[in-house]
Amino acid sequence: MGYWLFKSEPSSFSLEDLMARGAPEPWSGVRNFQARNFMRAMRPGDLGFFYHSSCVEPAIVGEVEVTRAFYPDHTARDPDDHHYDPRAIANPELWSMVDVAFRERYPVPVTLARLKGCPALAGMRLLARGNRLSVLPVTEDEWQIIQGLARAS
DNA sequence: GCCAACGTTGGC
DNA sequence: GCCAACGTTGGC
Repeated sequence: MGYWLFKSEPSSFSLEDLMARGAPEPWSGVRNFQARNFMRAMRPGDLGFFYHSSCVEPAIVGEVEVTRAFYPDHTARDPDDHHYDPRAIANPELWSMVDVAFRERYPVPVTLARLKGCPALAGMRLLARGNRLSVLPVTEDEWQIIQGLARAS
């Protein structure tokens, strides 16, 4: 089983939005090759943290589950879409997405400050200098530790 | 709003 | 293949 972290600005799409949807949602709009390749490595049943970025209190706010392996991100071929990429017209497979379903919303979010303050998470990719990827792998150890933090809140 | 960090682009 | 310029991300 794989563990991941999905990053989103809550002003555009939040965990609450996903929860309200009540159904799996495509994680579309990723236009970075590293992040795309991480999604291509995902399998149904994999779990992910949902991270709110660029907001008052950046934090892991809950969990999602990958419900569908990668398939073409059709929004790349939509000229009206904010993430339109003309290269995808000739190459529909260029960009990929997976489906994610709501799993859990933590009663108390695990804030970025809290993650940074946890020595055992020093190697976490989310905390790496200059990290900007919207999809990241999480190790099983990190997964367990952060779940522990969420429960200890 | 600032700025550091990074990926991508394009000229050469 | 190098590298400067540019756009974007994201914490603060």
